[in-house]
Amino acid sequence: MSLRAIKPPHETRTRILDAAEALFMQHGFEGTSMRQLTAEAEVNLAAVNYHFGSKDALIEAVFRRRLDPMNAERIAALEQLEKGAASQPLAAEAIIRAFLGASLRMIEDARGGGRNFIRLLGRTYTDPTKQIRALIGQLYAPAMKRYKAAFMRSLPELPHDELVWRMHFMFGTLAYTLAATDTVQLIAGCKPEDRYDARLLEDRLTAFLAGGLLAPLPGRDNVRKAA
Amino acid sequence: MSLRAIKPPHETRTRILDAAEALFMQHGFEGTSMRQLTAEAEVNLAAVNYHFGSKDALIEAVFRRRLDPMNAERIAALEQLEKGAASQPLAAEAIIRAFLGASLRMIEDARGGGRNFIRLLGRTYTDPTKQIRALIGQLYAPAMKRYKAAFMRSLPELPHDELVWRMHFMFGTLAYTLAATDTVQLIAGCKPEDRYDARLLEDRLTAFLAGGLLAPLPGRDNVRKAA
DNA sequence: TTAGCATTCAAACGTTCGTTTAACTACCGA
DNA sequence: TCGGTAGTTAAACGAACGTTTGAATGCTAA
Repeated sequence: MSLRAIKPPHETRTRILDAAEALFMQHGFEGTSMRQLTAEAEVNLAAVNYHFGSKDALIEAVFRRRLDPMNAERIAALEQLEKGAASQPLAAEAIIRAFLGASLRMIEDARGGGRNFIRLLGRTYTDPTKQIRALIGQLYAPAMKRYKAAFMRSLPELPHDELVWRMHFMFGTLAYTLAATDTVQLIAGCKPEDRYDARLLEDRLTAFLAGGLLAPLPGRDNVRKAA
Repeated sequence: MSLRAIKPPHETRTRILDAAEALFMQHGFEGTSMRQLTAEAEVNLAAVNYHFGSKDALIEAVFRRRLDPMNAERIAALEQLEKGAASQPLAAEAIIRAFLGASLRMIEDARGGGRNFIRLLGRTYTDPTKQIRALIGQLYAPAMKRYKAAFMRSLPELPHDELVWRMHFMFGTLAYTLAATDTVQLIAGCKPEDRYDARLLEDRLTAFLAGGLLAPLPGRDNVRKAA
């Protein structure tokens, strides 16, 4: 937590985080025991409590390690986009691509554990534990705010409520797509290797999400906040 | 297991299933202990093992109780739609509405536990346990097959791979939307009561999903990464 | 060398887990 | 009336859980 020595740069900590990432993805939080985890990381059983304090604190650390830089990258991508467009509103599709980029680039990093994390993240959006969802939400909030503002500038004619819902839908599509491991095969025989051609996936996701975001307003007679 | 008296027709079984549905939704499978569960159901601790055999078998029973009739309803809705249209291909939006209907009608059933189940179901699509995902997939398979065929007839120009992916995206959007409890508020201040106006939600979801399903194909004419 | 600190380690802590047992109750057909 | 079946009950089972302990280890600075 303080100034660190230069010698062994948190090797034990890192090994624990890597093992936790993989095992949490595979078996869930409660389904992964400290004994499994420390065995996989090849560290002592007490190491987790020594370095992180508790299992819950470890879970939080697993998310902070990746999510902070990922969302920073997301915001940076949006800012660069806005810089290039002067004060013109951006195309919705470009905003979508900027948002997807950070996740999809990470899913290509199979060796470094990025793919594990992304899948874990996709699952955790709907984790039953309120505490964990709150953490994820808190870590996402700044990026979410910026992107919402960008979409509002890009689509001034789309009612605010509708935008919020459509962002919700978009987020869900992404989360589910990232979390799913073999669900595609459920729908139809589909070569699962496709899923990791990130460029192709990005094109498909972007087309689908842009179609949904720009769809005509719902309802025959334009459902508004009638209530 | 035989003819039942008139008084308590599986009352214990039903109470266990109801309590399990609620607690699994709230705390997850591993996060719910048999002692919590039997206390909530006001039955003896041993009752679950007596009536279902094991906790895992109880989990399976929870899903079978609701999913079998729900998917039967889904298929029936599609068949009625096809009957009304003679041999004409259906409008994609009508197919989407038929698919959504079963889920959204159930989410309005708050008293009967349907809402609990639907949220639980949304979460379980991405459950880490392979066994559970396999069960869900197996229970969904027949309906999925029929709807895929209907979409193929409705959109003959859409390549097969693309359809599979877009159905995957649609399924993800629905699952996430149903599973989420307070995620909408994460994106923006939004009255959470809105979520349970099923008619409004159906209109919004249908518009979004139809927009995505019918979106222009990704690739050459649309891909122009402007750096 | 020695004192101080961060880290690792084997062992044990008390608790809770899912499941099993055997005794007990209520009811129905013979 | 009686025997058998279905269901309920309190108590206990061994195993696994997250966490804590106190001693041992290795390194750095004085």
